[in-house]
Amino acid sequence: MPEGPEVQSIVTDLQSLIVGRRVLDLVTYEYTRSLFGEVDVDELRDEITGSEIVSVTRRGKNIILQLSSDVYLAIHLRMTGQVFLRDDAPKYCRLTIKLDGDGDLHLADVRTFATCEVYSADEMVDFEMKKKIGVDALSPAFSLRDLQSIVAGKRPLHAVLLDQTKISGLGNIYVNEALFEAGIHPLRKAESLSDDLMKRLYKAIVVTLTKAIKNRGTTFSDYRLPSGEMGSYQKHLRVFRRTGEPCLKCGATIKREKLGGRSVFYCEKCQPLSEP
DNA sequence: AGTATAACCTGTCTGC
DNA sequence: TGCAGACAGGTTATAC
Repeated sequence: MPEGPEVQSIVTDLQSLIVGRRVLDLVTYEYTRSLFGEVDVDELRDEITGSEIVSVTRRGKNIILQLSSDVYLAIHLRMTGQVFLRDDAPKYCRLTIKLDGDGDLHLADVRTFATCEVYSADEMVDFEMKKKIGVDALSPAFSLRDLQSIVAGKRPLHAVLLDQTKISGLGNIYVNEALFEAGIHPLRKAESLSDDLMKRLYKAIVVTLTKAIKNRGTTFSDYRLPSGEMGSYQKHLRVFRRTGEPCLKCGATIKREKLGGRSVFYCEKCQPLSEP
């Protein structure tokens, strides 16, 4: 489900909703596979009960909860993970962190791919290195030079831009949208980009992600803000999941292809494979 | 190095 | 109504 803009929107809301609040308890639910992998949940409960939530941040597509007891929780929502702040446990609830004050923090996930890892401050120092998280496309510091350094090789741009070890924050929606915005074919080889197209791609990525964050993400089915509200960027999508519909720039028919198991969407008129 | 496929799971939608 | 198959916002392992 969530790409960078969705994770960022959740994090921004959590910052005002839960920072400074105290952990009263941690509740897990019966599932075949644990959200926590090898982590001893009882030990974790003992460690964090009574501690305070110090900060909520984003690293790549991970949500990082910093607790005053030298515990950091790194939550990755994968496809269908959801975070809610409310009184009652949502459907498919997998973890509840009970807090003082109004509403508890819940993590729900139909497909059970989401993960929650536990780190100490020392271990968090090289989190990006350990998880191989590439340059953050959502950061204000993300530059044209950053993009130039990662857009190389013979792979298609679609694959390179989705590769979180090179550039983090984009997912399938925003890769397709940014390439449409830039007028570049998703299957075009990364190394074939001219300086001019590189600049166009850079601007398209920044503009697309900025608008997506302003709209608080894209809700197709599962993605929700902690309040339960939906994002609104789905109203602004121009190619993603528009197969067979007319291109909003030229009227040609939007095509879909498969690349490495993922769908790519494009207009073959507006997004030529090579320069005219 | 690059590619493709399956795997992890459950739900929803489409077409016969 | 039923049932099979495709598809899903992510990531990882494995095999050509």
